[in-house]
Order: sequence, then structure tokens, then C-alpha cells
Amino acid sequence: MPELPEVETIRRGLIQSILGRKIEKVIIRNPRLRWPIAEDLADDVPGHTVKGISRRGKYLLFHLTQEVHAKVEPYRITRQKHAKRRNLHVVNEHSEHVFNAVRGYETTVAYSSQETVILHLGMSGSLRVVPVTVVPEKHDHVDLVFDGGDCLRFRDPRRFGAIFKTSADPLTHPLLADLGPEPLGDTFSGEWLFKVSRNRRVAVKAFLMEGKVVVGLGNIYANEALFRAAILPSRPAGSISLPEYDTLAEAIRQTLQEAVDSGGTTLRDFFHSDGEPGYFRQRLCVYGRTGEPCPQCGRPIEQQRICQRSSFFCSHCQR
DNA sequence: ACGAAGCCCTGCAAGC
DNA sequence: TGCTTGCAGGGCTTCG
Repeated sequence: MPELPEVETIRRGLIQSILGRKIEKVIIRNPRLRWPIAEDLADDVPGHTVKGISRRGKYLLFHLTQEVHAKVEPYRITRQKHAKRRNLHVVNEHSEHVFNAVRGYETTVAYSSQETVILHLGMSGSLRVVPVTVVPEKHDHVDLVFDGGDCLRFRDPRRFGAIFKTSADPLTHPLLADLGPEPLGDTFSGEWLFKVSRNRRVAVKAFLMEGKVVVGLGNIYANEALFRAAILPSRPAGSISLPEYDTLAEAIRQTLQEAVDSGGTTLRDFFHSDGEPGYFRQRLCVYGRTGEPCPQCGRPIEQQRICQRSSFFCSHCQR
């Protein structure tokens, strides 16, 4: 179950292994993920080089670039318009005047093509870098094949994941545009949580898992952060005071940062891109520990379903 | 606008 | 042993 720390761990691993690699082709074995994989992924991505990998919430963003030397018909058309039509970005900024000077002759113009592959691991998704000759297994749905003979292989048994590409600014994509602040970033604070929780009666745990409130918190870390902040998960979000939200925001930061530093939490499905597990599981205080003693007071950890999700807490330490 | 439920899907574990 | 059932989960979508 990759949450922010797991996705961040994967991102860091991939930067080591695939940055600067050129994608030769995209193999789609099963397009039926959360949304059917569009054909433009296999059509438009090959030829591009991985120039960066970033993360927004639990989305991985592969920034791709390609130099294109296009033969241009000598139409009365500016370089910018030509680029716009082809959805390309002009690299060499010669003036329109210069371009018009060669009008009447076929000429070659250099562009860079920018694409972003956006990938969400859903619940059970994982990424491995393996030689393309390794026989794919049942749930290995997509390969990005690099020119060196290995590939980035996307496995997702439960198929809640997604992969798609955009040539526009990925942060304006409808799935990403309305996301809340990054919990490890500067704009996230108790003040923000307090502000957006006014008049909200939903349980604070469900509130924390809303992407518009803050990104990257799944069930595991929402439970853990609330335990740290000594707040009951069932409390209405709007009933929590500013000082409590200050504590909670700090608890969220600490929990996620420690999990990132430990390489994420491995329960069933999560492994790094090199196959190593994460080591945060040993440090979970309440998640999955129903009946076990609370690490602070020793009373048994309780479990309750809140908004269709299991919640774990200590009713003595959390109020 | 809000809150709750539904849905997508497979693997695993528990119960019979 | 082999079946059925329930549960897990993210996050978009639908319904009230």
C-alpha cells in the first residue's frame, strides 16, 4: 500500500537507475487499469529521454524530453505556430524573420518535445527495473523499455493503479490540479488544517485522507499521526482546535519524514525498485496492532471502522 | 457543499 | 482439501 513515503522511496531509487535513459518502446500487456491505458502512451513516449522524476502526492511524474529535427514545408507559417500545431516547444529561438527568409525552401527546424508520464501505484502497484528478457509475470502490465536492454516494469495485481501521459503542464491535469499541500512542504501547517476544517463534521481521520486537505496520507500514516498527536480518529474535523492542529501537522511531518528515512513501510505489497523491503513497519505504533499493548500506556489498541476504513487507536492516550 | 456509500480488483485468510 | 465469504486498500464517482 504505497503512501507518500513509499512513493518517495521509489522515486529516489528510480533517479539512481533510470535518469537520462532513453525509452525505446512501451509495452502494454494489459491496458485495463483504473482507467484504460490510452494508446498515446505507446505512440508518443518512445524516443524520449527521462530528464527528471518528481512526485506530487502519491503520483510519480516522469519528465521526458526529446530533440526533434523536423522537416518543415515552406508554408507561410511561423515557427511558433508550427510548434503549437505539433504540440512541440521551440528550442532554437531564431526570429520569425530568419524563418521567413528561408521560405520557399524546405528546411529543418529543431524542437524539443516535452512529455510527462504520470503514474499512480494504487494499492498494490510496484515498479522494478529489470532486463527486458526477464519473463513478465501475471500482473506485469506495462514496460517502459530503455535503449540499454532493461525496462521499468509496472506490476499491479489489484489494478487500482494508473498510468497516462500528458504533453501539457502535468500539475494542471484534472487529477492533480486540485490536490492539497505537500505535507513535507512549506505551505502545510496546522493553520491550514484548521482553516479548511471549519464546519466540517467528518471524522478527522477521513478528513486527513482527503487529497484536497493534504496529499500523501493513507490509512497507515493517518492512524499513526493521530496517535502521535493524541487525537482520537473519530473526532469531527471541525471540533479540533488550532493548537491541536499545530500538534497534528507536526506529527504528520515527523511520521512521514521518519518513514521516508526508513525507506517506507512494507506490509504485503511494497518493495523498493530494487526489491528491498521498507523498514518502517517495526515502528508503527497502532496500525494493525489491535489488542496489542499501547506503546505509551500499555492498554490494548482498539479498532473501529471510520468511513469504511479500519482505524486503530488508544482511547486512553488519544482524546 | 457536504458526507456517506459504491465501485473498481485480486490475493489472502478465516470459516465451513 | 476445497469451497465460499469477507476484508484490505486509494480515490474517483454517485447518491442522498
